[in-house]
Amino acid sequence: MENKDSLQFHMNMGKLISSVHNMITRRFVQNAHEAGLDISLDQWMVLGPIHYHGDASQKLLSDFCFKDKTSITRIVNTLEKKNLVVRVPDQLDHRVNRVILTNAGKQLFNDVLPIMNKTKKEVSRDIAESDIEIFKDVLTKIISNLENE
Amino acid sequence: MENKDSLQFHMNMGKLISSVHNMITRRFVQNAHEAGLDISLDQWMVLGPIHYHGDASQKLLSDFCFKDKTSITRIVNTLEKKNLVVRVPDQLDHRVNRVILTNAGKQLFNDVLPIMNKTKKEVSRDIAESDIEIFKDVLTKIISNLENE
DNA sequence: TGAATAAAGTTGAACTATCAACTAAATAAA
DNA sequence: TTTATTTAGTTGATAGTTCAACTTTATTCA
Repeated sequence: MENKDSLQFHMNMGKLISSVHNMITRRFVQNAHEAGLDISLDQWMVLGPIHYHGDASQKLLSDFCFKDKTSITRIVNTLEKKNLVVRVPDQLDHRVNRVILTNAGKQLFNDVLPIMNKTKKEVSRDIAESDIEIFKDVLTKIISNLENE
Repeated sequence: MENKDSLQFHMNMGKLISSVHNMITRRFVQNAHEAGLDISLDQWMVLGPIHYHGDASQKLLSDFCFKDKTSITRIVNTLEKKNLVVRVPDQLDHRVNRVILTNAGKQLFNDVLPIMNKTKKEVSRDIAESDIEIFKDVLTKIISNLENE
């Protein structure tokens, strides 16, 4: 009798993380969609640091999100197409784009915040706070284990 | 002075998981590539249950991997293009494809196993075994939290 | 039995990830 | 100062994800 529970039992870490990543992404987009908001988790991940810093170079976004610069280019393209951000060439360093939130972007950011919190609650329902802490510590440790060559 | 450590400190769970997922994926592919093997983490995730079961319907792969049936279709397409698996129509239920490993697929599976273990070791370096257990429990709990309606 | 419904897969479109190759601008080195 | 190297960002190609719409085959039930 091979139900999902017994399958999960055999799941290794990579598969668990991959599955959880996909499920959280899906749930976040669902929740946003139900609230009439059109945004992906990746777009949200990029919007955050722009809001936090006021503006942000794509390099900073890349470091902050642990995403490839190519991914950032394309996500910013999408955000720009949706009129949520604009690219402004840096006056001092002409290689750099400063990415800035439009009013629509600021508005969306505030609208999405409660969606984020709702999703967080659903994700961590019935999990001990202390376990969540260990969970996040392990994730942080893995990042430092895999950072760079 | 805003270095990555201070940034990580502020990272929420979704972002942590997303980052870790990308980094593990990248590292696995790197390790495979260095060993002269051409395979993605998703292809590996699908290869596993086929090997385990002898054959597998795409529906089973979808459930097992927590991936959309569309994703499975495309991953199996790729695996078939690489001559690692074949689709055999089920004799009893004509809607079903049974996906089967070729000899090359079996060979690759065995070749990749040590790569998987190497990657696992790198990922969980210097992390207490007990914390890893809690980590996996939390991941499993999140899956059941989100395994909706 | 015959009609409605459900299930397994596929396809197309839009988005994201990664790699490699590229442009343009800034910095280091000679 | 001229050349070499590094850095920020873009483009093209290939793979995977999700949604919605579709085909084909099974199952349900009137």
